[in-house]
Amino acid sequence: MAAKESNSSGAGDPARTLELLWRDGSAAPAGRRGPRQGLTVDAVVDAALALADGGGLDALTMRAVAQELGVTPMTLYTYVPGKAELLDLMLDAVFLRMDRPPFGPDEPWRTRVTAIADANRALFPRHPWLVELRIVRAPLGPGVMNKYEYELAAFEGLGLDDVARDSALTYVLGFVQSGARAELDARAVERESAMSDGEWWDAHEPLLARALDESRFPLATRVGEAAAIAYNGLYDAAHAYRFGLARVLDGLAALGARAE
Amino acid sequence: MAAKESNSSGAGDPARTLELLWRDGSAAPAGRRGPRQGLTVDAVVDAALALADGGGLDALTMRAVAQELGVTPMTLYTYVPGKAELLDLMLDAVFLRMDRPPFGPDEPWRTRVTAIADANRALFPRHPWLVELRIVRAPLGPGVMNKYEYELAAFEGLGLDDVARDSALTYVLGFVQSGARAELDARAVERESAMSDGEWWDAHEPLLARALDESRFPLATRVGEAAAIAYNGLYDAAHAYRFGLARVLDGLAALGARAE
DNA sequence: GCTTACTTTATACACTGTATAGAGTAGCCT
DNA sequence: AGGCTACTCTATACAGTGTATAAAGTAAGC
Repeated sequence: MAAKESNSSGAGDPARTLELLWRDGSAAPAGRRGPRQGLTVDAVVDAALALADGGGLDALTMRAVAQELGVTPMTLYTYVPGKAELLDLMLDAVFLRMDRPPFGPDEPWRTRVTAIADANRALFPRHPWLVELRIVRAPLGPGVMNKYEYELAAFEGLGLDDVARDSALTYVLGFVQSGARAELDARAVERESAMSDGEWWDAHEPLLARALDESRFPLATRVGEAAAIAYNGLYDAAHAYRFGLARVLDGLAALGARAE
Repeated sequence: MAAKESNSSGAGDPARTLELLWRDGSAAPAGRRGPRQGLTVDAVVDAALALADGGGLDALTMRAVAQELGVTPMTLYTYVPGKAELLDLMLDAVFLRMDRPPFGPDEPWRTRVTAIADANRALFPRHPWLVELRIVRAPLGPGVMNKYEYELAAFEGLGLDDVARDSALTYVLGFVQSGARAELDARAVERESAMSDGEWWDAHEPLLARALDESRFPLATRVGEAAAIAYNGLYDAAHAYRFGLARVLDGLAALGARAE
């Protein structure tokens, strides 16, 4: 099997993956021949998390994880079937460690949904690789399950049936992830280009006579300038989140009203 | 400068990039020394588009583009400064070729916004690489400018000020892109794993006693099953789009009402 | 003490974007 | 005409990826 660098999750042998996801840390490996293993799956996952948290998926190479742990790259393959499964384990671990404060019984749904949106948004600065990952067929480990259970409860009282509740959660999480991705992309470009948005604009603007032609693009030039002033730059992630979340909640409120 | 494979846009020398974006196809290259160029920038961009449209960014390698055009890889670098700039040109070309039927003067804003959402959604099946690309500091070429001008007009009559109009457009486009990404990710995983969602589920379900424990995860198991039945699978992109777009429009309507 | 299962290591492959250096071509000036 | 020079195009090279494969080392069970 070739490399392909797909950064996807949900590949590989299901039984082995699920066994790893629900593994017991306590496992006493009694009666196995050969040398005892010098590491644990948890150690591998933690080392991988440290690398990816610090430098994104680019920094997460099997060679780097191995070096971090003081072994050669191929050693990792006795703990984990491959990189795809390692990503599954990392994702479930992050979800498992999320804080899940219980909802008050008469907390309004807007507060609860805002809370889960905020909690998900808070994930990304700490784990920037989450926006690079294709999360399809989420690994059904303890982290994923607990998170899903908890977040579905946020929609209690909105008057949605089960299918609409799942759709609503997908919708909210999609919104949060979309904004986080835009924000992290913007920050990555600033870092890689060693140029702030302001510097980039200053470099381009003198050359942009054709693009910024007010007679050809009256709306674009006017609105673009107003937005640039209001955002104090090309893109204001915090503003986009506030604006979008208010729209999301209003949209859900309209759905709830219709359902009643 | 090392490779890094960042698939970003908005890098490189601004003047050169802008010159390429606003290039004249008609350019008579009179009075240049040395052999005449055997290709054109347009030919390079078209070859790159054909490759990326067919096989995503994985298929878009400088070597493949060169082979398609019957030259050696390094030849491309006389037409285009590098891969990042090539991606900028591809993106602007795609936007430039979008259909932009004029809006009727008393067409309601919901119809217009739905139209631009649909048009953007329609981009992705044809150009799957659009979801893989980090679009930051969009290349300010003719395609980007015309698209922005056109799409801003869709919000006429909603009663938004300029800043809110830009935010609303960003919000709508983010929603569409987010859904398209999820859909294409799902399809890519089906292809790469050579396993449909149904087969994947059949492989996992017998092993999932712990995950699907109804007493530990009552909501998750109930809602998950209802959704799986309703979607006829793990994920129904068309359903998510319909659901989400209705929520987006309702959210914008609430904003408009507030602004009036 | 031999077999056997296991852990760990070393090497190898095909592929990426592009820096660098060189070979070949043709317009311009004397 | 002949040389300079700007230009196009080619060949080679580098450091890096995930992991297949094969070999070397280790310890439990008979």
